[in-house]
Amino acid sequence: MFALIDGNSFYCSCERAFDPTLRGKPVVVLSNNDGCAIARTHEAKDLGIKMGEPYHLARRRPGLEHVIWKSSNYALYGDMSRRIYEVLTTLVPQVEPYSIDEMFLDFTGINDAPERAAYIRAAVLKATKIPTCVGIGPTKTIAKLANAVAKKDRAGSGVCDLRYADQRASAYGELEVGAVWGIGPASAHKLKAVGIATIADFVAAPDEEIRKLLSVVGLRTLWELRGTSCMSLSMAPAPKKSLAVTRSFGRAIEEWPDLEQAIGAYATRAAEKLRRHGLVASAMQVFLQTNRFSKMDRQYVNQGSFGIEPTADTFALIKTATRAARHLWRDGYRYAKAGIILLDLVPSREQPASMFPSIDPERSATLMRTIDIVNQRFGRGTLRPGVVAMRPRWGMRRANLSPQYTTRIDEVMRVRA
DNA sequence: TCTGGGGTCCTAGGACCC
DNA sequence: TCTGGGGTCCTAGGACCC
Repeated sequence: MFALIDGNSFYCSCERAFDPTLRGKPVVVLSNNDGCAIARTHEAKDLGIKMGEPYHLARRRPGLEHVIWKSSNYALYGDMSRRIYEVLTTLVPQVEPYSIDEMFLDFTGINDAPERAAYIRAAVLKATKIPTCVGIGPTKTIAKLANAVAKKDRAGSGVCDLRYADQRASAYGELEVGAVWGIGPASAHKLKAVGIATIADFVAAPDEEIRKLLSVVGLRTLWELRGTSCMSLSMAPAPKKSLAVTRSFGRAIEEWPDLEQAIGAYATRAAEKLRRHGLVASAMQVFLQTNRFSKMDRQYVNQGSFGIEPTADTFALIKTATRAARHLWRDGYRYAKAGIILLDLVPSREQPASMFPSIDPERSATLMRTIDIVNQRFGRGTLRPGVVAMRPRWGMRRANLSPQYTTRIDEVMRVRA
């Protein structure tokens, strides 16, 4: 049995915890650069402010004069999240943080689950001043759904219990399948096309049909909704597999030196993150794009990914990232966003034994032999391990953009090692 | 003028090998 | 002109989440 607890309008509630004058008022927390709304109190929601709504448009809308707009403060939110976690660990045997404001709880063997949930809510509120909602169910997916139901019922108790089939049956009939954790807009659309609109329709559908439509991921969700648990609680967080630093520019960039500077800063930040997590990376991805919201600008988006040496220091990361960005750069566009993603992360203590960390040891041994043979034949230094490790793996890709924004890409680029 | 910044997983298909 | 079959690895791309 699982429970999912999450903070109501979490970022806003954190702001309120430290500034009681914000209570009862419409508060919105903004994304980086104060770009758009990422958290809203229910007073702000009632004024029609939408998730992701651009600040520069919303701030001028009539009727929103009294809204309090806050820049985000992630250090504060992270700290509040930790405090909530600590309270929870004293109340249940197992807590799995899922996101900054959500945690799954082990509710196995608890008969008075709703009462216990109410108690936990009160304890968290008392200790952190953060209001929460709790959903209870036999699987994570059901607990997540129950949580959503609890949240929607603003006048309710803040707890929703979907432990039993009859409780679920009535809820499933009223909820759209898109409300399910794991069923996004694309999947909901596909399901609708075959006449599956509600969760009740979904759980009644044959496994094979869902598998064909939504792959094993959808099938797992289906089973979870029927009450068969396919996802367990894990206490240890999964090791990080990638790490990104991406930003929209405050103002469009049109000159290479400006981008060079930005990329340098991103690479520095990425290197910092890498060190803080005690990781090394053996691949890097760099991307560049124009403002996809602009109807006037010509659109261009491109990315490159390639292997890097895991021993690269900050300076080497900057150099490599800059070189990659230079290859992606095209004059005459107004760039709005860029980023660096580090991939193939491994803990730095376990430095890969081979020079070729993204390749398995046997293959890298073969490569080493190849290098030896070539070098014996053609002279030392003809091939160097670094060169082979840096073998460019450039690929072209149109990032998640609507067709109207995609640019025809007809050139395959190469970075010379 | 100004529209977030992160992450994960799955699958198809090509390259390559035997 | 015909043109194996099976396996693995890698990349691109799509979809999802917060």
